[in-house]
Amino acid sequence: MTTDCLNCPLRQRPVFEPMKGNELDFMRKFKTGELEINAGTTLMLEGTNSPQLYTALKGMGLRYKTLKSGERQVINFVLPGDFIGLQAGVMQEMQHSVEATTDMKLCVFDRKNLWRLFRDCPERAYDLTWLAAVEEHLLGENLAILGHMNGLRRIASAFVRLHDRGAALGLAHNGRMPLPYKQQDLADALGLSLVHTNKTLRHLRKGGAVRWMNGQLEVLDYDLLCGIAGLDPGRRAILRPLI
Amino acid sequence: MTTDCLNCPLRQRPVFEPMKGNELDFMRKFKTGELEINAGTTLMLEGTNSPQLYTALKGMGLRYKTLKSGERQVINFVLPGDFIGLQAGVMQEMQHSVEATTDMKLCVFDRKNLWRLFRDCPERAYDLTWLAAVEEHLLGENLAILGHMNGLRRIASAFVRLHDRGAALGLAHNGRMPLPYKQQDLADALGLSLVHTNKTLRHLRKGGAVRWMNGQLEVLDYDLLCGIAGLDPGRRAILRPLI
DNA sequence: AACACGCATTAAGATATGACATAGCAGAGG
DNA sequence: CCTCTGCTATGTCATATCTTAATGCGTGTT
Repeated sequence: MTTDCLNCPLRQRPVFEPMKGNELDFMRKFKTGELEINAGTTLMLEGTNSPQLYTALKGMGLRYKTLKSGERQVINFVLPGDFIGLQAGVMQEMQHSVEATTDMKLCVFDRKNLWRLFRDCPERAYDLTWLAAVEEHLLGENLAILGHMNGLRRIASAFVRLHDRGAALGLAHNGRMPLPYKQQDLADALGLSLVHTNKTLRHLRKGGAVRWMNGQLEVLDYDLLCGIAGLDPGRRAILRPLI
Repeated sequence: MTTDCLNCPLRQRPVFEPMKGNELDFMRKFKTGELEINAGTTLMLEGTNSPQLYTALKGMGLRYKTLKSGERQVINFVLPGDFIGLQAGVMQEMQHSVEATTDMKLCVFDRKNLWRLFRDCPERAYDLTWLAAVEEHLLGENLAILGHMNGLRRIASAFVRLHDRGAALGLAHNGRMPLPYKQQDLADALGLSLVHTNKTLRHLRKGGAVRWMNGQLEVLDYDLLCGIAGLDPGRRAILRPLI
């Protein structure tokens, strides 16, 4: 049986804004089911228009663009709570692909009903826009990272930010969290070559800041890592809506 | 006197979606005035929360983030038709600053009324989300450019995309359009040093692809430029909403 | 066992880019 | 006319990063 939004375990997390009664009612109708997919499945394909929209409940994935040269730019990492398919919903088609890197469980919505969301539940429409604005913010940060940081700092900040996201979701304990990606994924996200990524990872490991092996991230020295990344260790996760 | 939305000269442009009667009525109430600012004015400041939202009508500007190191990442170039302040509207505060590089004229909206837009005019709310999704798409493209292209290709693609935007707005004639930015602005947008940008511009000029001097962009050989940028010359501007 | 395969790792040479130094050039202002 | 300032232009040199290639190490398959 699928989970009732009422008891959604994800929504209990303090990072997510509480939902008002009418919003909850709407979501229970809006949600059409759940989807479980295997690691490696392509959930959305760049240039196509999915009839479904999703919210990730469990597992992790990747958003990426494939360039003409065949190279890949990873746009972002998909963690539980992320909404998938906004572009397919409002624009004609997805501008990037989404792929599961672990088995995933997703909440399924029907694209056809998206307009109903705007018409009947402006609170949820507002939240959707909110999510889009946050995504824009995150991409802006990524841009600044690619534009101005060297490999070491890029990787350090990626780890800090992933760790913070994981911690907010309750995935991290004592600086350890699952991070089921390949070095190539990280390289493609940060615009580095695989080789250079590998060397820099070793450097960080030797320096005692962070270790990432077998899909496990271990932040050994958070402050040191933030120092390398040039980030303020005191940042706090923003309260955000869950759709 | 301020322009009535009814006669908005910008909206006549074929890039912008036509507006339904009720939307137009709403916009006429939503618009609270017009603002004229001088070149160099900072319209929005990162970390603050503007009580106003804007749509650029005339002139050009820049969105940028200032990094802790004092460096600057230009997120995007602001052209007429761009909506400014979505983050201030839905999130607590702006995540980037916006500055005018020429004198600008802007349509002014009141942030307080944004919720009314969602409640009373779902069509407009939908369009707002649409804009956010497009912005996300553009940033994704920028990310791919920074991540995978060398200086030459970065600059070439920036010019192609700016030219296309300008052409859609009727700013470009025979490959010429005003582009009132400094080399430093372009460098900060593309994550290149000023010097390298300068050298690469010369290279492009010598190669006969494009010339950019005195705030004027001249695309001499569009196909060549697209070739360098690795872009398909046949791309078409997407029809988009104007807010 | 033997092998192929995906992934992490390491090495060595090539190159794109940044840092620094310096000069020219135009406009603003006295 | 001179000076100051901001922008553009150019050369040299150092280095971060890429490319290519080769190796090892587990896992699953035949």
